[in-house]
Amino acid sequence: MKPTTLKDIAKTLGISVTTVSKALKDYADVSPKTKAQVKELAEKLNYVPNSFAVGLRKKQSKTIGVIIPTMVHYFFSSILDAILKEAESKNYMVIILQSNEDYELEKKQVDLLLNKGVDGILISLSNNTKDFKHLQKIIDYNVPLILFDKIAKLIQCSKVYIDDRQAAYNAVSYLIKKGHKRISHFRGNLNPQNSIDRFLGYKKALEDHGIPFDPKLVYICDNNSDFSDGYLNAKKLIEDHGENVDAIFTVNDLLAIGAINYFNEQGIKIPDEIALFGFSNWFMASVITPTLSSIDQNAYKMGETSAVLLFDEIDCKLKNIPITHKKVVIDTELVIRNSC
Amino acid sequence: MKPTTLKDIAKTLGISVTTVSKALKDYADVSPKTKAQVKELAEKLNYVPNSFAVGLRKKQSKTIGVIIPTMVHYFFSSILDAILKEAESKNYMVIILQSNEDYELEKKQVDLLLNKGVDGILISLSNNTKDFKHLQKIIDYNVPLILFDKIAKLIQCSKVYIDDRQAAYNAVSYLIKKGHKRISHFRGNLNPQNSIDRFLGYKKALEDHGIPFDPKLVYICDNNSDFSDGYLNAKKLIEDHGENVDAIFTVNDLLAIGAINYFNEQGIKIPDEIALFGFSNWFMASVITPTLSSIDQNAYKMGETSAVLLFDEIDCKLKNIPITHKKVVIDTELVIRNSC
DNA sequence: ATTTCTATCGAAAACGTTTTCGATTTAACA
DNA sequence: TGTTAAATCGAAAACGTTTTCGATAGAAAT
Repeated sequence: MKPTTLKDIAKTLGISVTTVSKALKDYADVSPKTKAQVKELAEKLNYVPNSFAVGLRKKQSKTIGVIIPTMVHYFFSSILDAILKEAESKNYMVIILQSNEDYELEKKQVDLLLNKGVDGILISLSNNTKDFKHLQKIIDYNVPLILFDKIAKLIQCSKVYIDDRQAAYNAVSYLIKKGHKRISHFRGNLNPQNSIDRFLGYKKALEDHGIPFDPKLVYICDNNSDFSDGYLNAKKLIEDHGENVDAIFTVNDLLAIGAINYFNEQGIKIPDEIALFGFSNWFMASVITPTLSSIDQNAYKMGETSAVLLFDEIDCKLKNIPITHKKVVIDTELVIRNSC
Repeated sequence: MKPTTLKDIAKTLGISVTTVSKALKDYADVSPKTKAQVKELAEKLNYVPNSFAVGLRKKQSKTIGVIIPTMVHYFFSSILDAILKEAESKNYMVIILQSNEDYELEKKQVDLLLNKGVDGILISLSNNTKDFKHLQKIIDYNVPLILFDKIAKLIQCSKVYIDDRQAAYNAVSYLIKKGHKRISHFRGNLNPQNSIDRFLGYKKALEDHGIPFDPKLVYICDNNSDFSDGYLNAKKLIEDHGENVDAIFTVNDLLAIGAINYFNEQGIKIPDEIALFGFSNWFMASVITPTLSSIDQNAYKMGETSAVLLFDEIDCKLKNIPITHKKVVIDTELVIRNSC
């Protein structure tokens, strides 16, 4: 069973391929009668244009590409959800690639997408990406590019991200206003910018409220995607400081949940003896006991905004309107629950 | 900046497009010298074949399509993770579509993928899909199709799934062996087959161990993707039966977690007063207090197996080897934790 | 010297669509 | 009646690749 082509329709109707093509596109130089005939037959034969031929001819694929570090993550899957829905509404398809935090792979995937002729590309950079030639290549090929979440400041393209520093500042300020004075921070690796910014926000909040910054209260969680890291550092925190600490701000929810597990196990009361504030507002934060205060990153909105921006640029390119790159900061929100 | 084409290479080398194409593919009728020249220049100009042209000519896209109900789900994102990795290793790209449990959308998406010329399709059916003409269409078009997780028994294609009934049977049997006799079941909607099978496994386990089945202990959770449904039904369960119930087997982890929240709140001891067994082994099951026993569905393996099967069939089709459809049952595993 | 074989190349068609541009017919106008 | 305008169509080229099938030249065999 072969798909119907324009030629098939043309042959049965005894007219040219040209006319069939134009009839389906409502060109003015096709008579209403012919148009009706063509459309009826096309409908009956279930005609759909061959996308390879269209792509070859028009140099557009009605497809966009997305590269993310990993998909098994509440944050990223929510972003993808939004992107897919937005694409669906514009009749675009989406090719998704995982860079796996591997720069070489990310580079290769950019080539694949470019070669595939996608109409636009969305990327959240891998943590190990320090070189941006592959991004420049996208721009040189004149393919619209949007960076989101993990962005590269030096690259000339639209970007969508949150203000990690401000969000962290808000969370820690909230803890301070609640009366906490010895606030620990479980931070992530030293290299990703998000991790650094959240730390800086933490520090700034302390300073602005006249609380001395104590480096001994900062714990580095290299393996911050493992909740046992939160558990172990909570243990260490209590061993190191005992009652001389009354809150923790963690770089993500998982570490906070690990810590909660330790405190629950030890009978340390949350939030009375120690309060907790997470980051990301994973689904989990609302079902753990006690429920965890966290910062909602508005992943869905980030995905949606990125997609809208991309389709705008694709539109501009088609209409030959010059593209102006935008920087959109997505609002974050403090979600206060029982952990503080 | 335009991508290099065969014509570009041919022109600078003063030879024909044909020879260039053949040189790059190591045809026997091109001299070693010419081959070397062509390859060198191709490398230098960063030549990559135009995928539209290749697709048009060879009628294959090196792309597969995946349709799932939703992406924001630990189970499905793990499956996708596996599929993407498998595809990566075979140099295939993946187009992902969410049916959103909408049959009409699923049907439309099948058309889109077919039209797009994908080399194969993987589908986990929407709960509302009762008609399978769109699947038959895929088969009629001679495009390899694999169904996974939510399958249609009547369609002639390969399938990958778990034995829900057996898994439920095992979980409930475990509870019985632990001495529980009044075991409640929080089941899902009446229509998805998974939900029915888990219920049947529950019932069979009771029967096989001489425990009378009491329909009053079965609670239907229509909205089983909302954990408050677990909370509310746990409340109702205690109101209805008080101490005359000592365990719950839930159709998924979320309901169990909702119930755990209620019991924790009421000071009802888990597992002493009531034991719990979930289904799916979400990440959450390992971080909740108490940790939740559950059934691991081996999502990654399911995705991997499905992809491998699909690529096998694509291979067979290319080599004109007749395709034999397979049914693979993925092993599930009881993960025993502190909730029982 | 003629034939046969091998090695190397390229012309051309094909995949299905879009779009430009010219051709033809018909209607409208002077 | 002759001229112009409008309406309707189709030929052909182009997108970039793959593959079939000859063509040519020289080497080897007879």
